Amino acid sequence: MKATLDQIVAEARELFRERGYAGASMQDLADRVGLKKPSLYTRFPNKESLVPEVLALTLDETFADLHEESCEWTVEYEAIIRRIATTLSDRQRCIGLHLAYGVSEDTPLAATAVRGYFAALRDRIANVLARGVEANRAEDLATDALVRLEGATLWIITSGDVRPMERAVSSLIDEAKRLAH
Amino acid sequence: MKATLDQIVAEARELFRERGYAGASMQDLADRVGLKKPSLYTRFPNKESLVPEVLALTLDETFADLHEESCEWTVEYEAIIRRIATTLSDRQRCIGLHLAYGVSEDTPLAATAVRGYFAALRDRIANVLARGVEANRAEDLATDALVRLEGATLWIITSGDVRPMERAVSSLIDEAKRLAH
DNA sequence: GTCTATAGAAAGATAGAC
DNA sequence: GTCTATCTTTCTATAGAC
Repeated sequence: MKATLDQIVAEARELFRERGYAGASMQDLADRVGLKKPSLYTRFPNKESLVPEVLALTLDETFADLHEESCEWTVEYEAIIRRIATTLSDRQRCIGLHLAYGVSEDTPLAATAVRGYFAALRDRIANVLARGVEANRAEDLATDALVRLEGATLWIITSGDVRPMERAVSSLIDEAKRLAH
Repeated sequence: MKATLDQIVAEARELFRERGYAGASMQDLADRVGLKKPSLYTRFPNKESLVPEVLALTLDETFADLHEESCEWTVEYEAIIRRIATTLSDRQRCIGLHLAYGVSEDTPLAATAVRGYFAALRDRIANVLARGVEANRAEDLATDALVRLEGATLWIITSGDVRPMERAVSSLIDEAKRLAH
């Protein structure tokens, strides 16, 4: 199988997304990537160290091919909101939210990574909004947009219903267009 | 100590809220209520059976002293939205959301209980809204309100910032008042 | 009803052979 | 670099004394 680091991290992400931090085991991960448990520990010192890697990979993928400053800001805003919403709907649940709820003082490096993950998402959205509104307001609007999308995953999990996510996306985009006028 | 059933369930809720389903242990719970582990198993057949009890208690508390049909629907709507938001802000995180993310096919009774919990919350909000808008729309609006409040807990967890929750509450109440006119 | 004691499985992590 | 084997702890859950 010859699993690469990125493949292991991607599998770890799946595992964390499905079972959460506490519910995911190194044995499960080893099985999924076709390695024995001790071989995992040659690449990662412990389970907690997987969390920053998982979130960094996810950030990279989320921002891939999203060109900044290349068009009107409302178009770019719509693109990033839809990118996040589509990813959440496809995967059913948010790895970041699951980890945010799952890590604690016992896992400080993981907790720091989660904070950084959401701050990065917010900042990226805020940067787009700042082209149309004042900076402080852009940050608040970005935060509110993000938590709305995240909240909508709750309904996907509990009932499989993606319409709250779709309504959140529509509402956010409409609000942005209203701000632009 | 002589722990009552309700006290045990309340402690279990704290534990689930802090550590999630997988991260909470029966040993921890036993320690918190001053019993030995086998004594817990005389009251609850297994860990999963705690979940429906925890959510039922939480529903009861959420709806306590919220009188229905006693005033204008916008006032009642504001009361229930604020009740939910205040509870979430005080407790920092949502037990229901944590459990929604934490239970799976391995714990079908718990998963069913979580679905029922959020359906009950939505229905209660929808009932209020139905006094002002058409029934289908009331259900959608109730769902959207609920997921917005739940999503705002993410920012409380990751940064301790309750302002996204406060903005969500203001926005929801403003929207309701606009609908009432 | 609550306890001591323990079973049996699984967790995170490491030693050391190859 | 990957493995077998193992350590230590912790988990859910139960048997059985009092």
